[in-house]
Amino acid sequence: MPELPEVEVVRAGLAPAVVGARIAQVTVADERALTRHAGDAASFEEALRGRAITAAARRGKFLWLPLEVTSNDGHGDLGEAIVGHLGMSGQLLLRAPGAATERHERVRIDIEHPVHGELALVFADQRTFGSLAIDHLVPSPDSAPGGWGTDAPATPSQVAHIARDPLDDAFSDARFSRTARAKGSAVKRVLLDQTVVSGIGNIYADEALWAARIHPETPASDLSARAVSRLLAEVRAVLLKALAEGGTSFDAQYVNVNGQAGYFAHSLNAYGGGGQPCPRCGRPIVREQFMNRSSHFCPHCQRLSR
DNA sequence: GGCCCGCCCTGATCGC
DNA sequence: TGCGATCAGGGCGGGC
Repeated sequence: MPELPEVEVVRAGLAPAVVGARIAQVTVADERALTRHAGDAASFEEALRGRAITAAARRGKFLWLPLEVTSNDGHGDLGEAIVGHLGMSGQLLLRAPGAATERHERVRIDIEHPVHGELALVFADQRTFGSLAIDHLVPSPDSAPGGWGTDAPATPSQVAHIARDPLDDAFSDARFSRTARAKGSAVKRVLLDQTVVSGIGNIYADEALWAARIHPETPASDLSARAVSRLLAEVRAVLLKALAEGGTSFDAQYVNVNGQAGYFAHSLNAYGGGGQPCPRCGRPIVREQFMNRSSHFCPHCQRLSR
């Protein structure tokens, strides 16, 4: 499942091929990929034709490709961007021009790069939770760059409510600690709340909580400032390690822009390990239902205090 | 406004 | 062999 490390691998892979490229042709094969787009498929295709891509940016699990500002896009100096979310199974692939249709292909964007020549940027998505849209950019309230891969202090309007992620230079540990500890809900729920901290999904939430020895159901308000700080350090550690290993792939659902899987699945300590021995204490990892998902944790190392 | 539930969707896998 | 049930889960609308 694409969480921050997987999305960053995609962004970094895309950047050299798309920044500076001009869009030649757009083909929407399945309109369900445009659920976040305000117009129809024809308007999406038409609005992008001829536009140049100026960056490949990311905040949390959202990606966006800012477009060269034109005098007539109606959005002032900030302009517009193609904003994408991979959902559960979305892939952005770079292919040779005219390459065969991908399985679950939803949108194809043919681009022309001044150095790399013609390329096809293909959005494929099995479970159709992912989407692409054209959105206008809005200023970042804190005036810092909107995310990784851009210097502009702006994000697409659809991303404005998303918190900064823990790898972002402008992320405030103190603010996160204050916000989290003001919440009475379970700490895992807070980690998954993209308006509090972004980029963390079910896998890395379980991994960071295991590493910090915190039970996922612990009310966030019960955590000391020191515990929150330890948790944040483990969140960063697990995200950076996964990033270094190219992300987590269980099956063909997550791949980089060349269609290759990541290696981090081999490094998981808790996630998916229901019944397996805890790598720290040897007692069995437990899997429980949580928020209509699964939580994996070690009941011995991660105690729920009463 | 905070918090939580349930829905969206498809394909792999499992059990009968 | 075939078929139905189950599971994966991020984001958001809506209800309390």
